[in-house]
Amino acid sequence: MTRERTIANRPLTPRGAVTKQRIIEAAAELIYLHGAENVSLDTVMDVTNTSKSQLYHYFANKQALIRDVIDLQTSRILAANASFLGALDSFVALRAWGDMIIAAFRASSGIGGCPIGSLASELSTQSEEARLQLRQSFSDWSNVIENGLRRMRQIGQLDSDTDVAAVAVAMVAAVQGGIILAKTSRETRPLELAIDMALAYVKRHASVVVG
Amino acid sequence: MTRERTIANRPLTPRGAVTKQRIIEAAAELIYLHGAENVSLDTVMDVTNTSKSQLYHYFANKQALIRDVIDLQTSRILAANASFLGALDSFVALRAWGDMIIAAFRASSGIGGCPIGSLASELSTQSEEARLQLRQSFSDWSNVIENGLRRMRQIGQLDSDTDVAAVAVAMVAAVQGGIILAKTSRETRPLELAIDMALAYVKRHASVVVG
DNA sequence: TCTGCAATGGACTGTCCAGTCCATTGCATT
DNA sequence: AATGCAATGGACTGGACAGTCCATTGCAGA
Repeated sequence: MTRERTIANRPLTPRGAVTKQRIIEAAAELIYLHGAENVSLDTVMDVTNTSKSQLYHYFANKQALIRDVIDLQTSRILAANASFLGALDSFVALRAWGDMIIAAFRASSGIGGCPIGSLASELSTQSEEARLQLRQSFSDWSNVIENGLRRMRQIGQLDSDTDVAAVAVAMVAAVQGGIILAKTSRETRPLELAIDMALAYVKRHASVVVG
Repeated sequence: MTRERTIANRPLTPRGAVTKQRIIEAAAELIYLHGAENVSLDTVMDVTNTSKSQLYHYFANKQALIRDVIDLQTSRILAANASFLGALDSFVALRAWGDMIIAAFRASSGIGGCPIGSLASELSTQSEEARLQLRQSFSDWSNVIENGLRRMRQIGQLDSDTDVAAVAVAMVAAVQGGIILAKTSRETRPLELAIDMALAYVKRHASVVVG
C-alpha cells in the first residue's frame, strides 16, 4: 500500500461530495444541450460557481468528468425504463413505456435527444474509453428491456421461441433512430413512428392476437 | 444588378472547379471519420495540399464547406438507395437493399457510421442551417424508400391501405438507430437486427404471406 | 504582349480552451 | 491552539483554430 491516492479515491468530505455532484449534474445538463465538445470547462465553472482548481481537484481531466456524466445519464435512463419495464406484463404496459419515451422527448422541446445516444454518436469514434462505456450503457439498457420481454414470455404473452435479446436490441435501435430524426426535424412524429414499429415487432410474437 | 458577387456564384475556371471539388471530397472523408467539429481547416489544407486562401476563395467560411459536404454525402446516399429501390418489386429486392446498407457499414470497419446521421446528431442542435439541410436530406432519403414501397403497393405486393410514408420514415429510423448501436459496439449485429425489424415491418403489410 | 481577374501562397491575429501552478481558506482532529 | 489536509481562488501557459490580409502566380481574352 502506497500513500499515493488516485483522484478517483481521493478522500472526499461531505462538503466536497456535494460540490462534486453539483459539477457533474450541471455538466450533464450542458453536455446534453450542446454536446461534450461544445462545453468548455470555463462554462461549467461559470454555471456551477466553481474555480478551475475545483474541477481539477475532483476530476483528473475533462474526460473523467465526461465519464461521470455518462454514468449519471445512464443511471437515469435505466431508472426511468426499469420503472416501466420492471414488472412488464402486458402490451398495454409496453405501450406506456413507449409513450414515456415520447413524452421525455417532448419534454426536451425536441432539443438534445437521448443523452447517451448523442454522446455515443459524438464520442464513439473519438475516445475508445467513452465508446466502451457507452456500449455498456446501451447493453444495460437493452437488458432492462430484454428482462421485461422475458417476463412477458414467461407469463405466456409472447411465443416461447421469441428471441427477446434480439428484439430488445432492435427496440433500442428504433428509439435511437427515431430520436435522431425527431430532433433533426423538430417533430415528434418520426419517433412515434419508430416506436410504433418497435411495438409491432414485439406484437408479432404475441401468443394470441392482441390488437 | 450590382457588380458584387457572392462567393456562391463566383466565376470558376475549370481548374478552380477541380480544386474546389477536391477540397469538398477530402473534407467529406475527414468529417465522416472524425466529425465536423474535429476537422480543422488546417487539416483539410494538409490533406488537399491547398492554402488557407484557397479555402476562403472557394468557401465563405467553414460552415459553407460543411454545407457542400452534406450535399455531397446526401447525393451519394440517395444514389446508392435509388439503385436498389428505384424499381423495387419484391421482398427479395428489399432484402438486397438491407444487405447493401449492412455491407456499407462493414466497409467502413464499423467507424464513421452514416455520413448524414452523424452530422445530424452533431449539428442539429448547433446550427439551424445545418439542421434544416439535414432534415431535407432525411426527407429525400425516406422519399426514395417511400416511392419504392409505393411501387410494391401498386403491383399488389403490399396491402392497398399501407401507409408507405410512415413505414419509410420508420425504416430510416431503424437504419440510423442500428448504425449508432453498431458503431458504438463495433459489431454489425445491432444493425442487422434493426434492419430485420424494418423488413418485418414492411412484410406485415404483405398482401400475401411471403415468408 | 498587355491586362484583368482567378488561383494560390502563407504570415498574422484574436480567441478559445485544457491543463498547470501557486497560492489562501476552512475544517476536523489532537 | 496547533497541525494537516481538503477545498477553493485565480493567474498563467501553450497550443489549436477560424478567419484576415497582403502578397505573387497563372491564364485567357483583347
